[in-house]
Amino acid sequence: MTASKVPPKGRVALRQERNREALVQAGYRVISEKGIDSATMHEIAELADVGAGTVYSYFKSKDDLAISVMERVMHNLALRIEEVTDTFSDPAQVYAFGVRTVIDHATGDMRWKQLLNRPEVIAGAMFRVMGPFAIRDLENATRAGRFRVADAALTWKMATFAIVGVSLSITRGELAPSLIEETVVRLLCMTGIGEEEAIELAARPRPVLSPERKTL
Amino acid sequence: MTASKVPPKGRVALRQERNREALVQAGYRVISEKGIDSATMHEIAELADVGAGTVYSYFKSKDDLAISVMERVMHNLALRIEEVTDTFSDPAQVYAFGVRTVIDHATGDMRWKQLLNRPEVIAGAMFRVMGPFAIRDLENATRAGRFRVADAALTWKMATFAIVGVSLSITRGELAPSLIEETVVRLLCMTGIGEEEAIELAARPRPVLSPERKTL
DNA sequence: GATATAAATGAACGTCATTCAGTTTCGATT
DNA sequence: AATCGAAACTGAATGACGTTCATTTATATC
Repeated sequence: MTASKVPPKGRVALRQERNREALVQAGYRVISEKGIDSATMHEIAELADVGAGTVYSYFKSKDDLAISVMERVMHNLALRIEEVTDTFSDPAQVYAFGVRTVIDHATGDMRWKQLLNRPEVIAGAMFRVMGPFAIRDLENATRAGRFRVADAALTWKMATFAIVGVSLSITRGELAPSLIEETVVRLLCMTGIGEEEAIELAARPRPVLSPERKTL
Repeated sequence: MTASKVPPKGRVALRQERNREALVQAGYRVISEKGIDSATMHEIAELADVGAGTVYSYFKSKDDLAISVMERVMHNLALRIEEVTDTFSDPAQVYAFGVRTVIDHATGDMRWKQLLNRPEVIAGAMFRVMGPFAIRDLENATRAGRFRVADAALTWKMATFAIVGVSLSITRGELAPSLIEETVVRLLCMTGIGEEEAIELAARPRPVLSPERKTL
């Protein structure tokens, strides 16, 4: 009886899912605590409870693991943003809110501080994972006559690096956190919306995000 | 007669100048050829003709040396740009020309390709070394009513990372080199100048730079 | 159960960045 | 000139890590 002893997937597939997931989680914990350079593959493997060599059957290299970690972080934040913005009517506001929220997280959450130390990795993850949303918003807002963006992918590429650069400077204390507002204004100016409208758009009240999921 | 046999500086000081200079030159040659990660301190020391340990009496670490190398690259390019732009009458055009020239070099000179792999290092060097010029231009153009920049340092910080990000993507083949023009337009939009004027400004004919100095 | 295949293991390897004990060079002083 | 203390230089040694690979273990199949 209770004829549910047959796993739908074999044990191997299940364990591989668990292992990969455990490695991403462990990678996130260790990297966000000590930074990529100080994080060792041995510590990550141990926290994930796998052998040191096993990591390399899931990820080509340390950097490859770091990329997966950062993509996960971006994915979760993108989902939380999407959840709130799909009630917005102005597509320009969707973009503005997304950009603002990412900077707020990057500068406000201590765990991001270490991730920012590899700008091209985190900017790359941001470009790839949030790109589909951001580029869609840029194009929607352009069609609606709000923005004037000739190449949405290029604009988003520039935005990701600018966001990471400013966030890095703020977490290092080189720029005042109060400049976040002006940063958003400049990113909006980049879309060709004009300065006045950019200022108004950046100053609009923002809804709060749903709480963070516990499991990254 | 010819009473100039007394060295104004002692031998030690002279040798130190030579050593530091030789190390920066060697660092540039090795790093731009193989990239920071593949460049070894031993190879750089050997090319500079000093012992491996000597490097550390001039630079705190490998990264510290790389920073000096990149600052030198930026300094030389800044001088060549300054040479040409101080005849411009429109301060907005000075900024536009500078930005355009940096991107052209970053994407056109194979030696930059390896330097771009450390975005925060090269963006940092660009910010510090070219900042005095760029920020001056942004403020001049704002005073002249051409730009509308609230915080020139912030705008330049965003620009440096965006420039590095786009250049990196172009050298990696992820973006078409033909997008350089549009990149300049977006950077100009960021200054609040408005899209039409940005397009006009980016399209103006540009003078040629003086030839590169041989010694970096 | 027996067997073949795939995955996991962790000790060992090789590659550097960095250090430091010993050596050389310099220049102030006699 | 000769001497001597200090400062700079040297390069072999060190230690830390990412990555590899010969073995061991687990799983699926017959």
